[in-house]
Amino acid sequence: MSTELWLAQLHENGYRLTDARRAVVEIVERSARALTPVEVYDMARRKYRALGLVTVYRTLEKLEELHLIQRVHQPMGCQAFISAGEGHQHLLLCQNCGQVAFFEGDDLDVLTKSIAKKTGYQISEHWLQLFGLCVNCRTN
Amino acid sequence: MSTELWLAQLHENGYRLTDARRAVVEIVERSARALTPVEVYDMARRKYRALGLVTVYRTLEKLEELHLIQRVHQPMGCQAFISAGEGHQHLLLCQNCGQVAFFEGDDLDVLTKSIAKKTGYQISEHWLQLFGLCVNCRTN
DNA sequence: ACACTTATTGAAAATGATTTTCATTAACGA
DNA sequence: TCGTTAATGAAAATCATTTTCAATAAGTGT
Repeated sequence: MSTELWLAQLHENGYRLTDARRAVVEIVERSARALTPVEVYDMARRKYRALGLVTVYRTLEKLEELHLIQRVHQPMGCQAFISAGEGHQHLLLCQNCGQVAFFEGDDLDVLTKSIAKKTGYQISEHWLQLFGLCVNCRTN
Repeated sequence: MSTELWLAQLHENGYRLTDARRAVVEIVERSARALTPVEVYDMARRKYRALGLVTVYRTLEKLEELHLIQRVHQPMGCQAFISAGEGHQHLLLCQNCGQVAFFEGDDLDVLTKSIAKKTGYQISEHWLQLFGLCVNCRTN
């Protein structure tokens, strides 16, 4: 569904709509887990065989620029991307299947202010990420 | 000071003490900001010219294994390391000079439990990192 | 102090990820 | 339909990291 929205976003920002981009967008937008460029490449090539890995990199770059996707930092590596939530969201990752859930965590203001006072830093951003097991992986 | 402790830790764990390792440890242990392997290499080579970049990688690997250093994740890249704090600590990074401050943030239990309830996830770990300006950079 | 075992080293090569270059193709506004 | 120019994929270039390997030196036992 929202694949169309992403394509529209690209178009509105002066980018052309190509089969390569359609394939990449479709894969990334629908994925519940973070995907690396190569994973996107492998999956998207099932839709559009002529796709090149370079184009995957370039498309991900543009999607990130438009805040449609975001990079996911993990202990094993930081090259994976996931569809970005709306507004300021944090990630919760399943350590077993990679499934990503979003949550809002603006309760951090209190903590942030306390740290600012203690350290003298002027705090402007925060990163919060939780790890665990999703409902499925927890029961199996 | 604590450079000696790190070297002792290495020794206790069966690793030999070499000039290469001494140089790397000295640089990393004393740094207030996260350093990339190449930065460590450049700086440590002023102490020990024959040092090889490969040895830097290998030494960082061992220091991380002993939890003496930890990898720092940043928007620009995730290949830098900083001396690890004691116990469970979070990082606060100065976006201007890179200076790192540590803080404890175990006030997260409440948030964590609330998210666990909402999402059904069983949460086992969290990452929290703050960004801002340190006292120095704030005033200049 | 000496010799011996074996971890450690640096250089070079190999690998892996990402970016650049470039000639060809195709999107899309006129 | 045409023309401009962004987008493409292949290959080469770059950058970070790991592996291989022969030479060296740490540290244990003498």
